[in-house]
Amino acid sequence: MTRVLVVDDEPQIVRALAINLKARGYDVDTAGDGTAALTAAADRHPDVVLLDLGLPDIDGVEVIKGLRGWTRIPIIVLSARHASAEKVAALDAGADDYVTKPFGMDELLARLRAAVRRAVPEEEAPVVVTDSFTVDLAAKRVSRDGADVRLTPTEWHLLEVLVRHAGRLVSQRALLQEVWGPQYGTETNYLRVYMAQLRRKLEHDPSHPRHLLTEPGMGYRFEG
Amino acid sequence: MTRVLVVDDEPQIVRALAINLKARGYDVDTAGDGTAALTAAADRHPDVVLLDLGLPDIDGVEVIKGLRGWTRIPIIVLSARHASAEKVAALDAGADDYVTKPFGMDELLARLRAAVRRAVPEEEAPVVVTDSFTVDLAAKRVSRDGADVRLTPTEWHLLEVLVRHAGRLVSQRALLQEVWGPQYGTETNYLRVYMAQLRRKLEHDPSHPRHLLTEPGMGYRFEG
DNA sequence: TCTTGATGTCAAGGGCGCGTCAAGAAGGCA
DNA sequence: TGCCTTCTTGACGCGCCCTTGACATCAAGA
Repeated sequence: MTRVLVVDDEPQIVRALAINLKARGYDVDTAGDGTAALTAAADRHPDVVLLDLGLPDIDGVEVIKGLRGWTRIPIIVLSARHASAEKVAALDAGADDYVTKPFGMDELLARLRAAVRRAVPEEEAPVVVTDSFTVDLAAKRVSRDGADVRLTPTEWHLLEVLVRHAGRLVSQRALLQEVWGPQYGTETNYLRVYMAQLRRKLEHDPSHPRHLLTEPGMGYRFEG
Repeated sequence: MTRVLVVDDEPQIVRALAINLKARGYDVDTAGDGTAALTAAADRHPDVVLLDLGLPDIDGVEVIKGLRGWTRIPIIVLSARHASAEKVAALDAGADDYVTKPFGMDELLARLRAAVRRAVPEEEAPVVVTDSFTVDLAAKRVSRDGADVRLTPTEWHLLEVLVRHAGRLVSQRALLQEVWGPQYGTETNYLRVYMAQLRRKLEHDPSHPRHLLTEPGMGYRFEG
């Protein structure tokens, strides 16, 4: 799913954008100022950023430069300023597109699709290796002893969340909400069933897991 | 030097753009209608296209589709039409940006720089070979046991997307949006029908595919 | 040793996603 | 206009995946 980071200091605009984007199947993160935007971008690795230029703390162009210091993800600027100089500055700082407010939602969504479409797929280190299995996050495939292991969608989703937080503890609540949806949070029996299945498919000794670890009372942890 | 193809049916606009671009060190080709634009693009291999939508012979969106059939060079649409639907149609057809007339030259140049900057260096399309069929992405042809296989446009498009992501899983949503358009995403029955047709035409044993694989609940994968 | 709460294991059913087939609709071409 | 190809849509059955409940196991504390 495409992840969008919406940056604007006006909550109602953020809310309106978030609702529209989620309705179209996008995954939405939000930030209310430049600092939060830079943190969220580093944290959540969005696929595209919608950036308002008029932020309370940092100038929007500086946010663009900050992002461009380490990533080439598409940045679409939203701004009430029509001045040519503003547009040139933002585009030359590294923005991909510049949309002036007020804008039509249809047009914005089309520009968003265009930006995502031409984006170079981010190739981070998507392959995680342990001594008993290998997880390729980009290709969505898991292999063990050279042979591919078939995972069901839920099994894969759960494994993916754990691997993306490799080494860190992920609470049961966080796992449930990420994999099953925000309205879940207490159905820990799901986790028990699926963790057992993952261990059976991936661990050499499923009853003494070395990579898919339980932290009793807290959650689970993937150890590389 | 960056080569720009300017397409517009009004000579004075072409001239004004050409002068400005040449003054900035761009190499400029021009075309006055859609046919000439397609020919010039194939002939001269520009690095970016400035395309007016209101051409006398072919609809601008058709020109975009024609170009996108074989190249991903940036296309910036220039148009007097402000209607949202026009913009959406052009962007979804494959345009990278949409600038409404009248536009500021500074802004256009900035958008031009942005488009060129993020352009992916053109890589030639390779030939993908499996033990039962061969896909030539550049020539848009598929052969099996030495003989060409006829694919319908949709079949080809679907196969192309899968082959370009060889080895990686492509989600049903991504496939639908890429082949049928961004407003699709849930019509998985299309995928079932067309995957079955591709398998029937390309796989030795269509009911046990070895290259066009289903990942239940997640998507499809082409395996070389 | 017993109790308690949390985790691991197993099996069964119901639902739904997928493959398959075929007919109707739409579009291109003579 | 009429034919042919291609795309869309519906129906159906099979198999698999998710869910759920029951029970076993384990660790910690009294």
